[in-house]
Amino acid sequence: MAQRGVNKVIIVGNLGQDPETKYTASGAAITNVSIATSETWKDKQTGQAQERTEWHRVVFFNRLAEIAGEYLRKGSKVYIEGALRTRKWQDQGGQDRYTTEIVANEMQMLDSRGGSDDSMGGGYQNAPSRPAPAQAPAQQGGGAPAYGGGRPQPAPAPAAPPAPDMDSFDDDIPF
Amino acid sequence: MAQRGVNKVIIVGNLGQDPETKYTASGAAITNVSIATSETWKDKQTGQAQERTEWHRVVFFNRLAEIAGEYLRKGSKVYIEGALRTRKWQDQGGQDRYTTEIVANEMQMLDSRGGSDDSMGGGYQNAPSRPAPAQAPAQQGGGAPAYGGGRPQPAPAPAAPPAPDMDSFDDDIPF
Amino acid sequence: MAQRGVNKVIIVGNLGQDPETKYTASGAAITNVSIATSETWKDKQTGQAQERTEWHRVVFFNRLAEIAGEYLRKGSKVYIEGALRTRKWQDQGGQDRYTTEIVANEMQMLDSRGGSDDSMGGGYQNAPSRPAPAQAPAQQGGGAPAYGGGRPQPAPAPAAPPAPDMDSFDDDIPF
Amino acid sequence: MAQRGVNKVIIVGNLGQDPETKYTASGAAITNVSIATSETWKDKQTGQAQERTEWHRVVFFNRLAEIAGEYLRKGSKVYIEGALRTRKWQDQGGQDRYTTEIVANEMQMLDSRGGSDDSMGGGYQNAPSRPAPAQAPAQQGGGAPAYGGGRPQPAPAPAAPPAPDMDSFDDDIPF
DNA sequence: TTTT
DNA sequence: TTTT
Repeated sequence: MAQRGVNKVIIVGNLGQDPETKYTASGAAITNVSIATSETWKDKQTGQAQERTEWHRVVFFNRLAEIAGEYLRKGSKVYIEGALRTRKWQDQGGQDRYTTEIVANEMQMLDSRGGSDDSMGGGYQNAPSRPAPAQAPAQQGGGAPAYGGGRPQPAPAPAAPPAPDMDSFDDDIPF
Repeated sequence: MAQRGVNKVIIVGNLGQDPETKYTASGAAITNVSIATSETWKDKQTGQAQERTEWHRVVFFNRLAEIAGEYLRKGSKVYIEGALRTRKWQDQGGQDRYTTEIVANEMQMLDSRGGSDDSMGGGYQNAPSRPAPAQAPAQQGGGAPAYGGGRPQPAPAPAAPPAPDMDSFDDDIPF
Repeated sequence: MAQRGVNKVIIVGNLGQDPETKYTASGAAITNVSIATSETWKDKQTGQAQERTEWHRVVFFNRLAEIAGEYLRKGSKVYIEGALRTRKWQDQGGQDRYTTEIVANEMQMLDSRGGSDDSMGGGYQNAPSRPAPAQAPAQQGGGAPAYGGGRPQPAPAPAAPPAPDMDSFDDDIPF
Repeated sequence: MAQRGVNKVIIVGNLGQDPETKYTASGAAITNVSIATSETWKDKQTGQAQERTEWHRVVFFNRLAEIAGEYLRKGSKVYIEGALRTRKWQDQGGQDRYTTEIVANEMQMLDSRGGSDDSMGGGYQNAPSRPAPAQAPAQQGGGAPAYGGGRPQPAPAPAAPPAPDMDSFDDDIPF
């Protein structure tokens, strides 16, 4: 029992600010970040370059929240995979409000080169497919894969196959 | 010039109601739908089955909006690919409010079998990567692909490779 | 430590044949299916409708393999999420060969309506991010989510925000 | 008419070598790269760190091929979105062989910081959803978006909603 | 080998 | 408001 339908978000962008990490009473970490993606285009009439930035609220739980809080910084470039979740809350006037967030279940830091001293830059993921927020610090896998000896081997770049016959490509297609 | 970062959403779910289609002054269609995804789990203490439904606002523009408005119905199952966009608006009290939507750029209808009379069930996509909302009815592709004669052939199922040696798999790994 | 980079495939298509399930010495299931996706277009010169079908080899392990083997059939429509894996093997002449497969880690059956007797149609996923093939029948989560009492509520469709002012859309843009 | 089903690949990884660009008789660029993703884990018995690298063949056409050929280098980190395509070819012995590639339709360079002088690092995409390989240098969109004056505004990070009541989270759930 |  |  898990999922009915698919609810998946993939974001690559930069943090607008340092992450903010809080802890639940039980000690589970919750980290929030704001990530920008943008698109640019030329205005058709003026020819001016235009830009529109979209800000994404991303929330991490448990072990992933700890990693995000520790390694991400304002300006960090990250890959995030997660699910959409719209929360209801009340404003001061008691009115219902809604906020849509991305609940992250995987993260890849993408600028280890530009980082200070971190020799890593890898990817992390939370336990799968449980309705977030989960509470206790996730016991992350620990799963030892244990390939058998005669397992299917990974495939080191095979010798390149002959290129398709490019001369036979249709020539005068204007697109 | 197009995108800085990645802003991608993939949804598979069912429409909660019939689509609503409007038209701009210039005749461009805009269709809104609400799509449900859900996750289910067993309550740890009570053992009771639990369910949480997430509702996604999806907006289509132009040609895709016309197709969505014509073929989708309450209960329809669809695959949607799009981008997140948060819009600002003012409520009656003049206060700023924000609504997050998925701007669809691809749609696949997934229940042609269960449908009434629709003899289709294929996929559609809008022109790529322009800041939505776009205005005029999209001139969809028109792109004629035109493979040359000697192009690389599609690959009909190759003879199955020998299965990996399964007996050598590690046996007693408890996960 | 899990992933460096992202290796993700998403497929929606139909099975060309019934699934084939095998078992390792340790009892772990391995199911193989072949899934078709296709694209259609009009030939630019002749105006003839064209179609190209792509066949995807998909392999499931453990619990997911059992479910796939039991519920999928020739013609079934499925959503698959997985990772690419290229395996090396030797043909009869002792030559190295390579086969690329999708190792599934999530599956959604998409045609419960059209199905025969299956009263389900939900989604399933394997344990995350361990190098496949894994061995023993996966102990799937068991994870009880356990929301606290005051947890953030799911958000039932908020009152619709006012539509963007469509009359102000640019009118005569020919795309 | 476009797609039946979904055939989508998302890769984030590093180039193993410099790209190789060729041109068709008609002048269309075709660029091939090999991109590594990897997963690491600890061997359950020995406790040794293990790593498995997957190599992905990626092919770009037209304008995207030119950009990839010009800006990517051995070691470059990229985000690629594309579709799987398995090509059939004959080896010297006349035997049928199959090679699976990712036909890229979007690319994001992810290491502008580490780059030499490139002040960019943005994303690019080819025209959508036409059966590749296409022939002539793609006329990329040219689509001017042209937002009207009163268009829905982007949403600058809204004031944070109150955090969910974390103290009420269930406390002693061991997962 | 699927699907429309 | 959907779906099972």
